[in-house]
Amino acid sequence: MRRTDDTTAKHRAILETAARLICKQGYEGTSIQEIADACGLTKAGLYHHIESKEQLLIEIMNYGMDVFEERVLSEVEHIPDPVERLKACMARNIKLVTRGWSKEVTIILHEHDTLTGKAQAHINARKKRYVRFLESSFAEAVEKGLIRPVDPTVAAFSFLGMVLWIYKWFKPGGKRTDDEVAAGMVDLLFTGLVPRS
Amino acid sequence: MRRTDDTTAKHRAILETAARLICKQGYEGTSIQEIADACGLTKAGLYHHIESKEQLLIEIMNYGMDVFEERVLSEVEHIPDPVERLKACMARNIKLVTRGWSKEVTIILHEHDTLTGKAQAHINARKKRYVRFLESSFAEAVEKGLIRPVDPTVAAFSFLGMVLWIYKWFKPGGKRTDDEVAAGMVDLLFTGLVPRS
Amino acid sequence: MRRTDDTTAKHRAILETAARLICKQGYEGTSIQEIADACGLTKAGLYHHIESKEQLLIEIMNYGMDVFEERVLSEVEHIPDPVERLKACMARNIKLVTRGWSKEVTIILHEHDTLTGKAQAHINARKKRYVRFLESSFAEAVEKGLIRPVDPTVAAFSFLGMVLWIYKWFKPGGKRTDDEVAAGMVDLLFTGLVPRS
Amino acid sequence: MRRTDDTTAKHRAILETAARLICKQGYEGTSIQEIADACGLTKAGLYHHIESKEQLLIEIMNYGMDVFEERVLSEVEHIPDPVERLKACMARNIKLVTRGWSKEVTIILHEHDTLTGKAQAHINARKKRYVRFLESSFAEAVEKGLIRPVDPTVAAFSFLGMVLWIYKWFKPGGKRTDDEVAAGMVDLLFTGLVPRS
DNA sequence: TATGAATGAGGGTTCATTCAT
DNA sequence: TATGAATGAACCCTCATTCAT
Repeated sequence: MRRTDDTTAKHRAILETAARLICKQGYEGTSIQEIADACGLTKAGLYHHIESKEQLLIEIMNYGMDVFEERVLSEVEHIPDPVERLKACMARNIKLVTRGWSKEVTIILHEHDTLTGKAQAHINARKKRYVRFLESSFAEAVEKGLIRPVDPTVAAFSFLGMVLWIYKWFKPGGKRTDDEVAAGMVDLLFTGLVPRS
Repeated sequence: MRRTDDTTAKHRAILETAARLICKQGYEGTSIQEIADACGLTKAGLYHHIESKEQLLIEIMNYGMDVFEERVLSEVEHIPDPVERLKACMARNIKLVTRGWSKEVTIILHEHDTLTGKAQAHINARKKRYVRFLESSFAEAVEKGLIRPVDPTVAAFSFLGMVLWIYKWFKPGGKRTDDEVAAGMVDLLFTGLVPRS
Repeated sequence: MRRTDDTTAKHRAILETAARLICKQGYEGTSIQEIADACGLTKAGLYHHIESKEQLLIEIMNYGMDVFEERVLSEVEHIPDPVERLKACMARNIKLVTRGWSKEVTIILHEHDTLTGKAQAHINARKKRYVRFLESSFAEAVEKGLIRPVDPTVAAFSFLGMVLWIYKWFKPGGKRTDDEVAAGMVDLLFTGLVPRS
Repeated sequence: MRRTDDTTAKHRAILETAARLICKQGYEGTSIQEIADACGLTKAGLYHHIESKEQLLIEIMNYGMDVFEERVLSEVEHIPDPVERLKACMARNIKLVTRGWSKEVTIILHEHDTLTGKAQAHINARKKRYVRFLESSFAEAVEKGLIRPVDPTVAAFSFLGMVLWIYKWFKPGGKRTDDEVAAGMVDLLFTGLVPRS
């Protein structure tokens, strides 16, 4: 399992193939055999690339968090205005979910309790960072008087619920584009928060 | 498996025990052995009361929908003012999630794709009824000029995401009571919807 | 399990119901549950009438032998002419098989090796009596010069094979009546045996 | 489960081991555990070589039909004289049964109703080919005036009953050789069929 | 007689994993 | 790297049987 450029490419291909299956069928509902088949390998062959099924899930989740942080968090966390920061964050996060860029993100959400011990703690810490970011952005917006005084925690989890639930109902190519959904949700949550004149 | 009053009691006890385990570990992650143990039965003894593992899940989900419809839907659907109706619905639904009254409701959400075929179609139809109820209530509120014009579908799924996501983060006995969460979310979503003077 | 007239009637009804199922599905392929259902009893209720599944099979087989001996053997064994005796025996035996009078006879043939130990020995002894009867009848016919000299054992088993195999292919109500089959087989076997003038 | 020369050898060994057990105990009476033990494998190891217990039976039966067609049918079907053809066929078929060359053939007979659906239909079609072959040979012999006029169907099934029943009573190494049995049966059936001068 | 409930043993099958080649 | 073969443990489920009521 040394990582040359070449093995890395193969490794990533395996992660993505596995992610696709686990996303569709769940972790417990997806067998190593199926993953191997989908990768065009034998079971034993697959084990040259992964350490164990659990480790595979860990890597998928970490990879999902990497993608999320790269495509969402790092793009918005330096926006000075906290309200603009949160709006941009919501729009970007919604697109991450809708565009299927990252089956991995869905897995992180759905297999929330599958991992245990240190691995779970590590993923949870990364998730918690996002929650803290949202909470502190809401708090900052309240402090600066940019939005009405609301409980930042309730606001953060409302934000997350709205955004993450999308994977359960949104079908690409349907009546609404994801841009419309994003605009609609931003409007729904933030218009109400702006203090009345 | 005829149902006398007595077997119904035992049957319901099994449903609830199984629901508790499946809620914690997932359907695929919970074995019949574990369920039997938790019921104080042997595997074979458990099979005296259930038809199959899949049928057990079906019954749990239907039971969960029964509870939901009894405790939430039927209590609010006759409120004439659509905004009051939606607010009451949100508050009641949040409490259903937070009070652990119904592990079954959580299972319905989490095991969304576990069932297949007719059983899945039946549960999905019951879930869809709720979505339609929310959508038409939002639409009615828009028509009557009680809220700003918003996409009823986006509003309905935002509502659902906020409410249902709670089971992932809310811990009873924490800093916030569920009443506070309910009030906070109602404020968050609906204050913003009321048209500005 | 005392036998009053009444229990005897019920007992026989159970034997026949069980025989029908075992005949169709085999002994190992028929569960006590199925037998109980077909009898309109619960499993536990059935056990008031039978001792065990194995004992049930023993009784079925013995009952089958009783019927066979009553309807075939005892009707022909006193015919003085050995050739007439064998011909009559063949015709009667064929009708026992074709008329479905006795699923039990079929079971005796098919479940030849299912029983073990003393029970098997007992049934085998009763079967052997029939073989001996056929062998000695053939031998007697040879001795008296009524048929060509043939090996009585080969003749007896040829007789049995022809007759018993019928249950695998004969369909009542088909092109041929069982009388025609009987006449045809008697002709086939015995015409050839009569010595040439 | 690709078949190299090597896996074929192992596969065939498994077929034969399984056939031996199923022949002795019946299909339902033989467990996968027993078969695995007899093969020197664990249950899971056995499943590396077979698809399912039912598929194993199907393969055994088809293998049995292959052997039968190779050793009996294909050797005699081109004999021009229909009587010689039938006599040769009987002798060869008897030896197939007596020499234990093929437990599989016995299984085909005994487990007549075990399979269902397409698999049963396929085996039955192969069996029916043999019956048709016998019937048409008898009919041809009648037409050519080589034997007395008899019902070809009754003759064919008499032939089969005599021959196939042998597996229930013949013990190799007993008083009679299988050659003697074969000669005796051919004489029994065909001498009588030759028309009297 | 009859029953609902229960059980230990075993059914066929799949699992993630290992290892000699 | 890759594979076929193998495994122990576990899977869901059914079996014949028993027993308090």
